Amino acid sequence: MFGCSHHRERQKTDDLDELDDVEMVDESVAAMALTNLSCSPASPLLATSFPDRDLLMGSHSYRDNCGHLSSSVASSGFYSGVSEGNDRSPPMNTHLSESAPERLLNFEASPTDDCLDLEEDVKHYYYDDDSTPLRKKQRSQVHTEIRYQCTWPKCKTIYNTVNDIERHVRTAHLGRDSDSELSDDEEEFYFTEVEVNIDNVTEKFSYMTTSSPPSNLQLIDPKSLGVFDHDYQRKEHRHNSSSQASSVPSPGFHMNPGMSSTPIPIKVIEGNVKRSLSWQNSQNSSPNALSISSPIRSNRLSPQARLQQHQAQSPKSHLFSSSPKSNAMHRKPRSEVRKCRKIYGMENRDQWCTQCKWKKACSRFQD
DNA sequence: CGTGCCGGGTG
DNA sequence: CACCCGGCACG
Ligand SMILES: [Zn+2]
Repeated sequence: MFGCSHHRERQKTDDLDELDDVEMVDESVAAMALTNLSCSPASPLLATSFPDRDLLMGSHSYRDNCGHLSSSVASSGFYSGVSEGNDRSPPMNTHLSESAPERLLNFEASPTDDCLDLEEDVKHYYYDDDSTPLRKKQRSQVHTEIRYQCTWPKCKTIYNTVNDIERHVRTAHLGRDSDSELSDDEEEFYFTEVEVNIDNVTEKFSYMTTSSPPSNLQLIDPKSLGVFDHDYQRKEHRHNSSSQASSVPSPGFHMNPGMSSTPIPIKVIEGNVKRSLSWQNSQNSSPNALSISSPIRSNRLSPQARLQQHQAQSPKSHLFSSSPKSNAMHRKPRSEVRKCRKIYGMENRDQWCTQCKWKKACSRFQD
């Protein structure tokens, strides 16, 4: 509150460059302190520590995609007061980690979160063919795997590992022949991660129906070519012209000299199976269309912002068995883009965009 | 354990 | 408003 207004000499260090000593000290001290206290049994641990079996307790996100929320949950008989706990959730409910046959059925009865029909299918299939669903159930969980898909205009190949995809991009598109991993991260801009869920069940009993793998497309689409760099470009521009333009290594967007026709260096997201955000979309069906739906002022709301805000909507395909309210507290996708901080590093903090300096959403590298 | 950013402070 | 930072999600 008052007093201790030390560490201030930061920012605006235009006059100098190397006298970071003071700040340095500060930081290191702080860091130390942190390390010392590091093991605070506070709370967040719980969240992260769940093993893998039960996704544990409920606590939805604030709003349900379906429109109704807690009420339905409550009615299912399990918790009654939950929904308001947007954050953590009642520690009770150690259910189902131990398994209990009929439990399952109960769960199914409550629609709760998403209004997906997919679920239905699955579950039908489930006890339809299985007389002892439970057992199976237990070991089968939503098992999402990550694949890497090339986002180069025409090519949409999918690989299993980063290495593969990177090599692919490097050789096939960037025109390099370096066989090993010796390059900047440029490749990163030409592929995207897709998350596919594979439940053991499907794997095991592959008879299902078309077990069509995630080889989906419709990635790149239109807009990418039309409107992309938008303000990154212009920001950078003015950055360059206005300031020293000295040695800022630049984010690494330049292309290989060999290629004249630069494709789109952006990371397109959502292979369609990607993350799970799909909150009520009432308007985002059009590519780059006018998205004038901001209830408040705020001319342009970054995707991030909303992600962060509504970040929670449950994915469509989570395991039926793992409790209806297995939820997942605010899930935040976290853009895959490297921001000022990462790029320039702590030591060049003065090169960060202002927002980054203030620990706000980066304005230079929007995602 | 680092990174990104919200929320909430202060001048 | 600019500026900073605690704290927390996420990977
Ligand atoms: Zn930034």
